[in-house]
Amino acid sequence: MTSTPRRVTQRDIARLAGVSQATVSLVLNNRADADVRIALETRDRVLRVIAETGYAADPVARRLAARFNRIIGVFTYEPAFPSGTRDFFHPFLVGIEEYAERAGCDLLLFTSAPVVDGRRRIFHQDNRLRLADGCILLGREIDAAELHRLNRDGYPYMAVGRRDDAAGPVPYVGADYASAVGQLVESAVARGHRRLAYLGMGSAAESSEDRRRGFAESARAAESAVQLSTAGRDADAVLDDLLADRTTAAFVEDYATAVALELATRRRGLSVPGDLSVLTLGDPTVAVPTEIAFTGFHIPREEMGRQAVEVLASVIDGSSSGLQQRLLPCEPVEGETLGTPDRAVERR
Amino acid sequence: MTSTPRRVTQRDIARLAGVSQATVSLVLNNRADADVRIALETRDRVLRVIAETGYAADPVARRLAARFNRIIGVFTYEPAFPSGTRDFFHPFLVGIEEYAERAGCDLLLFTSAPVVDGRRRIFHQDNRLRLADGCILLGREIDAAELHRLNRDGYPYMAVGRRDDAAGPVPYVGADYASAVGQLVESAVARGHRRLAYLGMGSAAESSEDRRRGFAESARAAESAVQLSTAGRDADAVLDDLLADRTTAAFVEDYATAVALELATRRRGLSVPGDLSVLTLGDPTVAVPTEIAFTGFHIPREEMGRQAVEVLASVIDGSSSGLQQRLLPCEPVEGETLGTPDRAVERR
DNA sequence: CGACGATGCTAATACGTATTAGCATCAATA
DNA sequence: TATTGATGCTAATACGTATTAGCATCGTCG
Repeated sequence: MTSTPRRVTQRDIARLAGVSQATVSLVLNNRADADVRIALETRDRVLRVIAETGYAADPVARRLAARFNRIIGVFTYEPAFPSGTRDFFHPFLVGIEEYAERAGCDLLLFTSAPVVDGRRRIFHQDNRLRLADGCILLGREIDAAELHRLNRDGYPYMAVGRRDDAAGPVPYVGADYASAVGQLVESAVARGHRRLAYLGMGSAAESSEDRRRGFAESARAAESAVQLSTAGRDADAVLDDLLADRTTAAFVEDYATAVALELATRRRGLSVPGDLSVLTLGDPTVAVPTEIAFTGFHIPREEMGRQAVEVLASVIDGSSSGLQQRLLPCEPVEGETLGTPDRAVERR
Repeated sequence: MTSTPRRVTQRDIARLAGVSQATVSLVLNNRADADVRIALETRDRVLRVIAETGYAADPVARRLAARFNRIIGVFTYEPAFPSGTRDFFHPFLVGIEEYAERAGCDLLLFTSAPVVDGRRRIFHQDNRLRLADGCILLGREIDAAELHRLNRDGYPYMAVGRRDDAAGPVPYVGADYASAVGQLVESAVARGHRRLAYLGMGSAAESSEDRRRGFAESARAAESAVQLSTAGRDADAVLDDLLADRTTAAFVEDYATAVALELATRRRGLSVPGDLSVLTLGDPTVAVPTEIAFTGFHIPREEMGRQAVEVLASVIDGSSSGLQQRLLPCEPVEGETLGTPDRAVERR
């Protein structure tokens, strides 16, 4: 049995250097305030002993005394390292890790959060939130009650993705889906499209709401703007609806649905964008094999992760105050699936 | 400025319930030893107050007092979330996260470790190792000096992948490359192959050494067994060497090299396995596009991650003692690239 | 009725660091 | 010589939990 040898503490250093523990702490923290002075000779002596013993401060004790940690918690509503091909969080985590490294912070993954009703919960018996100085929240939908409690407790956190108020505003770094979708709609209208359709997944998540809103607002310029749910329906049935409605441009929330829709169109002897323009509203979250370069936009996921950590860090160290909410612009992707409606209109 | 409202402590609970802080701690820890007794009524009262206030123990203080944490550190010599397609660590991390979740542990990623000479270092000014109860080490090569220091400090850790002694044995969960390669060699010999070649990357890592050793030992039964380095050479040049040597079966350490070799063979009007059998010694670490089903073996990476956490956890809680070293078997993969040497021998 | 064991709780302390008030010393000044 | 100010350090304490020795009370038994 390896009985852990007690580690070197400031007390040990102090004894060896013939000073008090307080002095060691002061030397270590490079304190040189007006009312704290250490003779150069003493300082050197202490530093020499520290170097000899290989002393390293106990981060736990330090946290207990100083109240912060340089640890950023990361709470994901699903495993951070998924085993399948679907990897929704990955790009966010790339950005999070990158900035954490730059800021000299460690990342604490709250893998211990137990799963209740199919989802992880932040708050539970013996929750470990306080181990971190603050926390990044990742998830398509985040429980409003949990956000509420975070707010109430005054715990520093940042959501990745815009969030509705949860008994108080929620700090976040999100993507501006509404504008991105709006721009897409405008460019379709500019090309002559008048009959538009929004194909949603029927999700109540903010990210879905924002896209719908962006569509609805910008599509007022069009002659017709229907909203359909693709949940549980196959692409052929959806395509039937679109043709019946004489839709010329479809805005598709789910990337895989767009792929399926293009395929169904082609199978029917029609073409994209000849007979139907298909616009995607984000990047694929699962690996979908397709040769098609869809027109749509790119979500700055890595940047969202980076900035979430950046803002959180500044909130923690007090250098920024007040509510932090950021919406980052999405980058337009010029593909080959947005055309003019001429042929489609003609043909019908 | 949101001045963080002081969190609820055991002292607060104690005051509200009219007991001492010690009693609260005892209730929380469900202590019921012979010399510690709490009246049922008192216990209920305390628990009620705890429920009302939503108290949660400060894990930092807990760790300071009780010396452990249910936090597993994860040290990766490269980013845990890589941005490119190469994702060497991912399968390990899947297993690590899975077992950590089952064991109710959180994972601390040591992203703060600074990069020196192109690699992260565990030990540095202000290293945070002690925040975790123990640590998992991931990396193709791990600095022996750092392992040495971990051993010296008596810090509980587990390497993923077999490691040579570093001034003392190193605990690990590894894959049995030597046996896996040995079995491949034997099955090639059983099919009649007599002239074998090992194509290595020229790496000094243990994982490379083990493969080489497995090859060398089992290949003694063959007429010829050469070892070549593919580092910095193109597949055509390597193929020239193989043909010159009348090699009939090539054992290729790096998956991408195997892909390139098969392509070069085909381009030359020869075939795999008709003219040359090509065996792979592990899974691809980068996404390599190929239609070929190579014969080789699968490395149980997820299982290695899982067991590393499992063993580490048992070491930490004292339920297992002594040196822990495990080698897991690799699973043979029956592909289409191992044939008989007849045609190859004939043709030459 | 005194001794004693069982019961239920608390006081005190440890863990290792950071912070602050303040003590001792000495030189410079009045 | 007494006073003041600067200098260099330490004692004491806080942070929030876990643990342990031990105190007070009560019933039982000899």
